[in-house]
Amino acid sequence: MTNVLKGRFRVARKPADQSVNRDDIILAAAEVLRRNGYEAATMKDIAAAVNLTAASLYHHFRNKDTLLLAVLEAGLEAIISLMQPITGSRCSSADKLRRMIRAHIVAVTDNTAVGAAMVFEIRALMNVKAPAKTASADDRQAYAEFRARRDAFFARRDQFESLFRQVVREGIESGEFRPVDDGIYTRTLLGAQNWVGVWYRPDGHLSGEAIAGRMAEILLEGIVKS
Amino acid sequence: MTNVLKGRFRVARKPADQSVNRDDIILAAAEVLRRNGYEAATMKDIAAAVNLTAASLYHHFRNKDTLLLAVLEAGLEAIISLMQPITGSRCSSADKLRRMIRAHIVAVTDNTAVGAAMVFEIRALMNVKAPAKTASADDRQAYAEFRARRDAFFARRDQFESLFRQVVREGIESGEFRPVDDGIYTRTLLGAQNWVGVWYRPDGHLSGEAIAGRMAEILLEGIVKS
DNA sequence: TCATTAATCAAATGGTGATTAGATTATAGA
DNA sequence: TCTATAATCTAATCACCATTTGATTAATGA
Repeated sequence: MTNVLKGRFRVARKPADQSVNRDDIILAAAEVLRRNGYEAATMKDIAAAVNLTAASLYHHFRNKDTLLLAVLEAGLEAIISLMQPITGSRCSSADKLRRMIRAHIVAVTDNTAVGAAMVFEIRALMNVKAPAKTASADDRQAYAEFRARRDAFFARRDQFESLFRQVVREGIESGEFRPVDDGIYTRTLLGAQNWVGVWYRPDGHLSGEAIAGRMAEILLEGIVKS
Repeated sequence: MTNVLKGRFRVARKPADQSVNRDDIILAAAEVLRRNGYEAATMKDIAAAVNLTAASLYHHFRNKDTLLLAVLEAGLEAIISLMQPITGSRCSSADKLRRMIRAHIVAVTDNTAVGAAMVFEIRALMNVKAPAKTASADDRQAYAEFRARRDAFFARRDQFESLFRQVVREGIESGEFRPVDDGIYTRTLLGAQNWVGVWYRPDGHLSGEAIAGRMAEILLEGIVKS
């Protein structure tokens, strides 16, 4: 019920005459990104979503690239924080995996904007280009910092994926799971789960919870010994 | 072994002093799209990939949107044509489904560019905006045609997805498959299969065939009665 | 109340990129 | 060889957009 992706931010719309903060912008940006994609989304679009002008965004983020990175970082950390209590728990691999799958899917359906960004905007993040050699020292410094943060983001994303892989391996080693290719199985999971963000509609006939339950069951059948 | 997506086009690079054709451009455009995404890909980039200037592309395609549509249409038709012999065959639902899954995955790994476009550029296709009211009658006519073709594309894509869904339903009705939610199961398949285009690397340690085989096995376990 | 800093805005700036206009060259038939 | 058409090019055009500059306003601590 509680939306974890959103949960990290102030949920209530603040009075129009108050200033917005970083997190408001991140959330609004995710929404604009989902609709238009990073390249097509303009700073003006994003600003308008929080009743600001484009120029004002630069008070909160150095540039468009950094804003994108902030959106992705927030989304990733939110999801990882959901996984940790599960991977740390003391239950069967099948139970762990089931709970992880469900948590991921529910997170995606609860905040489709951030979920979609994590799928569709990674490429834009990778393609951010270095400033021209003629750029100011300031800009080059900023780019160096950006790159460091981006690298950290990718490392973190790999960690996230290996949380799933770890559980799969454990289950195979303990004999609880069939001896499938753990890399392939993990990517099967992630693909199916990420894809939910593409087709899920909040007004559809199945809730995020319902989808999560059914999909987890199907995916588990693919690996649990019967 | 034969690459079906590419198979529709002339494979061999033509001598540099010959003129390019529509299909050469479509294939090159898919590659540029995979790297940069539609919005970031410039007509100049695409033209350069076939040794032309941007202006020359307009001899072959009315505009950038139409080129995008052409890429997606070609990819979709290629994949659908792979499915038809399978769905029409007389074998068990499990065999049909296995062959369809494998065919789809191999098609994606054989031409990752087109496969990725089918996943990542649909949004760009949806977001193509109408010409201004001040636009020429010619432009408005062109837009009307574009919309019709685009609608047809989406209908065709839905047909493609229902090929899978149909087989799943058949198998459930015949009792060959467990009675899972066919909508969820189908989307689980498609998500996992599409996702292969995101992580597959031709120089990785598993061939497209190998991936297809393993993933099909895992996905079938999720539904076949044991 | 005053000074400082945080947030915001309006109005440039500088580039880029899709598209068009107006040639030019190549080729295929007559 | 001559002509029409296809394919290509160079050089505009015209918008749009990220980012900067230089104010202006609001809130906070002294």
